[in-house]
Amino acid sequence: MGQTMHDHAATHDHGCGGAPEAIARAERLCRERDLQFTRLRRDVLAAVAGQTRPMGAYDIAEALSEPGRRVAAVSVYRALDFLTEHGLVHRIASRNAFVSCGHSHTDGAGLVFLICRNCGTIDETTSPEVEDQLGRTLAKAGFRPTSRILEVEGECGACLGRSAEE
Amino acid sequence: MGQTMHDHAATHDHGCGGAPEAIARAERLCRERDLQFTRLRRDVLAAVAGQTRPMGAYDIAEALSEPGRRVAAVSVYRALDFLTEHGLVHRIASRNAFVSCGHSHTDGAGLVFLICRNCGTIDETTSPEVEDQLGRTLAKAGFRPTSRILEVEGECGACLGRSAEE
DNA sequence: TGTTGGGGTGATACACTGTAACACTCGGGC
DNA sequence: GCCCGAGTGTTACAGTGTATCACCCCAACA
Repeated sequence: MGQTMHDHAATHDHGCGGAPEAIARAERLCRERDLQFTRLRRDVLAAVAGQTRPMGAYDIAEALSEPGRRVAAVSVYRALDFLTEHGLVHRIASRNAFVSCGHSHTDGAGLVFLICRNCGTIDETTSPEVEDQLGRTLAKAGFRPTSRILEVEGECGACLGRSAEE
Repeated sequence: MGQTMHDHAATHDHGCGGAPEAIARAERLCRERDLQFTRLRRDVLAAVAGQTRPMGAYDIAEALSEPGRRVAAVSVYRALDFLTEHGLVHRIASRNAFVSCGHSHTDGAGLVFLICRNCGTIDETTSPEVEDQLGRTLAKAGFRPTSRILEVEGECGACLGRSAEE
């Protein structure tokens, strides 16, 4: 995708292993739940999973379009709706963009997104401790949560190391 | 403004005390830091602080416009940039909307937004414990944070109580 | 007094993000 | 064959945010 500068993506890899693994996982999940893993959904997932940086819906549409096939943004949104609904991709609210999910995904709880403001990559971790404390805080406030987003912006370890060695 | 259905806002009030307090705080802060608290900025802050629900930039523009004065969204965005930069209002990323800050604001750390999916009000709390655990998690990941957003959607205490008594 | 320069604002235009509505296809069941 | 539902294509549009330029005001300063 006409992109330089993320050769280190292979070293990073946040546990997802890239597009093939993500697709295999999705196929399995759709079989289990009797869902349709159509070509469009597969292609959208592949496009997102092939990047460590978040992709906008229109980026995806453009990436999938080629002479002979024009993928409209609407279709991409529908596919993304499906994929997010089943936890295969996540929406990054602070960027209006999407990343493929790295975890074998127990239940979507306690997710933390680490967004590097330098290289743009997004890492995904979970923290039961944070989740635990947050649950306590919410209970104290008398608030019953249904979903939560936790996104941190800053500098990732790779970029910190790179700037330190200069 | 021109809004029904939030009569309970007075009972809620999340510690901010409404628009007058928010404006007094802003005036003080701007004096201290030698910043200009212009009419537009004051009006935008007043509009946002007068609501417990988040307002979109275009809502604000419309609320401030009247025969004889037309406030363009662009101007609102500029005022909002100023206000968020100095911690007087916060952006709710999951809603593309803005709320006035309720805290006398030490440093913007550890903020948690509680968004009620029923009544739409937004409460704001801080949790040092969550903050602490999150800091630990980030350190473990080798990530240096510069900003973070933590937004929880669910049902607020008031709505839970109201639905329970039926 | 004039003028110069910067911050704030107004206005228009535009890019990006997301949704509504409707038509079409395709496959399965009757 | 017909119907029906899910998925997709297409167009149009609403909502969100930014770029750009012109203007005003006011303070600084010659």
